[in-house]
Amino acid sequence: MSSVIDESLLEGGEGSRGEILDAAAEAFMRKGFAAASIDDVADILGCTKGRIYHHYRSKADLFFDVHRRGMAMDLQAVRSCMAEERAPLDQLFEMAVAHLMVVMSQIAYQRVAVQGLEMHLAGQTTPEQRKTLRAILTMRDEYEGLFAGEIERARAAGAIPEQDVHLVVKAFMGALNWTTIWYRQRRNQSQAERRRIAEEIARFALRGLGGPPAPAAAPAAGGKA
Amino acid sequence: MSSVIDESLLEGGEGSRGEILDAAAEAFMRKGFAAASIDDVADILGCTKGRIYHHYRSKADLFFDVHRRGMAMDLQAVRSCMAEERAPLDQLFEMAVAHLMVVMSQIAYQRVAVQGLEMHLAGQTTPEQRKTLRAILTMRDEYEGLFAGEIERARAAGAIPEQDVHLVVKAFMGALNWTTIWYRQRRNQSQAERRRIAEEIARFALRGLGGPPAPAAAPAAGGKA
DNA sequence: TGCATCCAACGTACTGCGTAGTATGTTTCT
DNA sequence: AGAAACATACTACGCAGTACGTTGGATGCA
Repeated sequence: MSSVIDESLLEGGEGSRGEILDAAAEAFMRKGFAAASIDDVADILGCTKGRIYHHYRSKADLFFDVHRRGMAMDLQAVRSCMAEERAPLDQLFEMAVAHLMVVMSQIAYQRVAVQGLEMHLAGQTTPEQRKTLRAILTMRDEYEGLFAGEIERARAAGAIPEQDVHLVVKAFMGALNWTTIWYRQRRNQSQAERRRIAEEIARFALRGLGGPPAPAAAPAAGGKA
Repeated sequence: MSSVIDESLLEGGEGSRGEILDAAAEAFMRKGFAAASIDDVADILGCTKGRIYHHYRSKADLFFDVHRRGMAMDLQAVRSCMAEERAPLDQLFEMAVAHLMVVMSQIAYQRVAVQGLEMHLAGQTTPEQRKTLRAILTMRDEYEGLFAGEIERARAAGAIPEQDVHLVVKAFMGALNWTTIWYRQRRNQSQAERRRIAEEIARFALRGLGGPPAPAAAPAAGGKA
């Protein structure tokens, strides 16, 4: 792992940079990269541009850091649930739920990460920024590869029908990631309610692969409705 | 020009406005609404802003028209395949394939339509524009309602398990619409190849609903099990 | 047929504003 | 004293929108 990833990506919203990242994620989520201004971010923080430009050299660099932190959240959550040995389809279910829980609890960062996907920034970036962008997209490819790998394992094990893995992983991720588009966090929405949503979406995605009709719930959770 | 949906929405790229719409869809797809300039659109056409502002009062109005035309494409394709009477799951499969074929053949318009979903444009729109925006979003809700209705029919007929229809329709549309994110049209990509992709994605989405494992051949007619 | 008129469909040239980025104070902590 | 962590004040520029000029084709009329 030639890590571009260091621990600073996982530190919480504490610290000045963490607060800036949170505010930037919020602003970019609301208006998008191009429409959101640095002053918007500063307003959320109740400060001025000076503070932001003291920590980040440009708006693009700030965006990259938000994007990267969003990806780091995904990676950490999914990797941690890949520690245990499970059958591929059970593993995929856990990964999907973990991903969805991150999406719903960190909707701002996750929407920014999706924005980064659609954005080309062609021409309007410096060579150094393009290098950073490539690194982030590689990070995302690796992330999608974690899911693709498990799907491939399931296919090789005969747990799901023969199919174009490169294609269905897109549909799989789509079913999950579309959550960033429609989901709105409600006040007083319990963790349990979020988990119900996550499991329902994850079940949909798992069934989409064509496995056994009734994917069992997690052994620890034990939630047969 | 404050008419709602008329036949002009379905006219092809011919005509001056049609050309402008095509160019605008291209520009908005490449850079997004905020980053794309009217001059970008003009450059694609090889003309100047004058031509565009002669036909559209503002950038937002132009965007709305592209969005609306994208939705009209979807509606026409899906409605036309709803003419025949089919079992709900068969109907859904045809609808999904039709939707995906439109997405792949009109990727620019479809990506703009997705952009419109994420965009709030809060505050920076006139009351009249907000009214137009509401109309378009209503159009999209109705479109999603076509799919939700068929899913509900399938559920009521016992063809798929009991589940939260409002939730799974999001996952369903996500599996389909995510195509706007990852799909790139290849040169020399045959219609048959596109159909193969569409059917593979559609199968995934159909299986996600939890219907019969094999592509619907078994008679699902009859009351609840 | 020839000509004048009118207007749609642009092109040209310009303005005003929002915003990214910078240069330079000012404060607090070590 | 020095530097990190900001705030303040400013500039440069891109872009949406506008005012106005230009052209070509349709129409009316002698």
